[in-house]
Amino acid sequence: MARTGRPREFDRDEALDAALALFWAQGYEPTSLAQLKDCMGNISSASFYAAFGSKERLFREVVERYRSTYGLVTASLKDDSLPPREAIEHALRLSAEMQTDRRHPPGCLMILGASNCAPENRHIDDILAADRIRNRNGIRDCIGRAIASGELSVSTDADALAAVFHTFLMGIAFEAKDRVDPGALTASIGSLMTLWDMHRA
Amino acid sequence: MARTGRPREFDRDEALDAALALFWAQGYEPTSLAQLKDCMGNISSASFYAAFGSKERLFREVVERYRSTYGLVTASLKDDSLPPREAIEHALRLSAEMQTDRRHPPGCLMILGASNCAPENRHIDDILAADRIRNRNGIRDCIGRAIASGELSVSTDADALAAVFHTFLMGIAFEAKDRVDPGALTASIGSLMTLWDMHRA
DNA sequence: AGATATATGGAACGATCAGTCCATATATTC
DNA sequence: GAATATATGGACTGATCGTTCCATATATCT
Repeated sequence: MARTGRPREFDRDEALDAALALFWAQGYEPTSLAQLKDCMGNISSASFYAAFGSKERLFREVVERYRSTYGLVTASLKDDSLPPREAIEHALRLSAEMQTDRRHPPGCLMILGASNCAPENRHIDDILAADRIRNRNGIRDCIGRAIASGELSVSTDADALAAVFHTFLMGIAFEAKDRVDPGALTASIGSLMTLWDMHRA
Repeated sequence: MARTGRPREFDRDEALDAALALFWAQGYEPTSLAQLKDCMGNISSASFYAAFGSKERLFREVVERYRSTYGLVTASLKDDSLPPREAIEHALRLSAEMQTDRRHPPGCLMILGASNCAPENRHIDDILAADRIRNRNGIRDCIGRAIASGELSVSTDADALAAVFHTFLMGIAFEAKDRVDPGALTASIGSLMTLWDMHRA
């Protein structure tokens, strides 16, 4: 059942993907509507606002799309059926791999998407911060499960160990943006994970 | 021997410090000249340009000042007289402490100062990137020295281990910006450093 | 065919961007 | 006191910001 009215002349999904790439590469604030309209297929202001509402609403939609695609690299952190160590290592490895993939902008939209903000746009980063907290809690839960199951020693400082992994995860975004050698990054994950083994019961 | 001409009515050093704080809190691009002039003591456009040249030149000066003050927290990485392990741990601890200090903006100007950039300002981040590379090389050198001296096993993957510490160091900036509990961050450094001990010869 | 609904190109909005200009003020030097 | 040098307030520049508006085009529904 097709909608009434003149049909849209551009592909909304493709336009959203193009906007995603641009926001990813530049961040929220430095990305202008002129750039967006241009990369979304030279659409007009009227078309843009009819389809996406505003720059902020487009960004929210972009974040939603990122979360349900690229952002899934950390999904293992919330998967209780996975052994906790594997869940964390998997999230780190997939993150490093995804964020250094040359087929799209480097780094992580959730971390770098609004890292520079004027005061009036601070709420934009809050959208992303919620996701960062989810990852932090995910890591924390993995460690908690491992301690509860007896895999890790009860004397393990769960908060400190979680902070190690999460801080490292955050750092990956910047290393990727700085175009660090992906091989060294991957190798460093293997090294970091031995820290887990040191805390075994 | 005082200079000729009408004397400046504001303190150039204080103004520079105010600009440093603003750039630190918001990053290069979102920080407007109106905000800068305002926080530097309500100086006029003419005064601003007479004293600092341009937004970009002010930023370069701000970076220089940051490097010679707050940025010294990683100076131990280039100090050959320090035991390598101490040099790295010291840099991490001082960084975490400095970046979570509530008396100034959170995080690190060198990492977050121009993390969101339109294409025409990409060169601004290059100013900061040079410093990040220096830190990376500093960590790398510390590990190299430790292997050469026999402290660390010759089988140590120096690049991988350096990447662990540097990625973590980068991550500290985001954790600080996200106002993570400084105690957990500090504790995580202690945990991370045991990774060094695992590679001992 | 006529009513209705949506999309389009393009002009225009006020606000803000970084930066320039100039007449005037205030200091030192001769 | 005259010449010189620097700083100041404030108006002003053209460009760009995100956004709105409108006449027109193109579809479906009755």
